[in-house]
Amino acid sequence: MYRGTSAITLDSKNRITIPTKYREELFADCQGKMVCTVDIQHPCLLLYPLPEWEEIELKLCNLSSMNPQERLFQQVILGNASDCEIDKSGRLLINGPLRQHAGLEKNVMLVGQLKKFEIWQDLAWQAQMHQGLTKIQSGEIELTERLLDLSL
Amino acid sequence: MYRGTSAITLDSKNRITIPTKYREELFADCQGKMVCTVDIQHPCLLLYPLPEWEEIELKLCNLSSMNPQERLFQQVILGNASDCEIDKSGRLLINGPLRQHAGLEKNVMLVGQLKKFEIWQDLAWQAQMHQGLTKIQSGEIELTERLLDLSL
DNA sequence: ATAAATGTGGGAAAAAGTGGGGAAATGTGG
DNA sequence: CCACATTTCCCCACTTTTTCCCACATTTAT
Repeated sequence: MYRGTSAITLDSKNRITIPTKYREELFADCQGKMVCTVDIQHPCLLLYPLPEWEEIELKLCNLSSMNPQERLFQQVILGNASDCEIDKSGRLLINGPLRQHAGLEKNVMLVGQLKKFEIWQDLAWQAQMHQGLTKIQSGEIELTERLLDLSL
Repeated sequence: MYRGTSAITLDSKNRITIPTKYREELFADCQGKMVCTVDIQHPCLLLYPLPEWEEIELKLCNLSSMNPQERLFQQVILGNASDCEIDKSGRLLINGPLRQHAGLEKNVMLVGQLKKFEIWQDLAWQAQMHQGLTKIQSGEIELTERLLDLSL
């Protein structure tokens, strides 16, 4: 399970270094083979270990391409999915369309979210955090049953 | 079970020393492996022994990332979660974003709360205590069934 | 009052992150 | 099918951060 936010840099060759603390677990999960695609709710990317991604692919596969909504999901998510392998120095290449979707420039955040990671431009992530906390504290969030069940 | 408040200091390298009285129990619980994250209601941090944290992670894992509210909780809580290991001198490093959330400077309070700890900036903690007592005494607190069942 | 234990601060070694040269691989056009 | 351009990958060197360790200060106990 991955957690926590790491500030990393996108270098001149469009690579990001995966923090060492994650590498061992990532290697065990997927030998460094990962898939990166766009997020549909936020301007960020989602990065999955390959086995985890394959489960998603299966679900996408069961959508009906005759249903316009379902087809759209397939197009957006699969169309942007890109195989990324962690190289021998622990780095990973992010292609142009993906960088553009998340507005990635130099300072990037890698956010552990259990079985996957999110990749954000730093300012966008900070804004998201700030806004998120404000929303939660102001109570303008509708608490679902599952949320009420959380005891932190 | 942890209880009581300890006044401790955040040193120049952003470490806090865990009071000795807790160390033995902490070592038994988690070999010094802990996870620290933000509290969503107050400007303070929550510090969990790893096994305790993992239970929370399980619950977070069952939230749906397609539901914006539930996803926001995952982002805030997991995104800020940071693995902290107690070092050989019984100290623990608090990273920048966490310090900032709780406004931690030099004088910090470590508050035992059963299975976890809260970490507060000293003045904020005092204010919270003061205000909390006032509220309770003034009766402006709605007593739930569970509270009524408390016999102190 | 002295000794032991705990808390605090900082130097120094080790590890991790960053940047870039150049080789290899891939793709493109003639 | 070959030559050129571009992209990807591997490796090394440099900088920054983290970790480990020791020494001093402060408190507690005998």
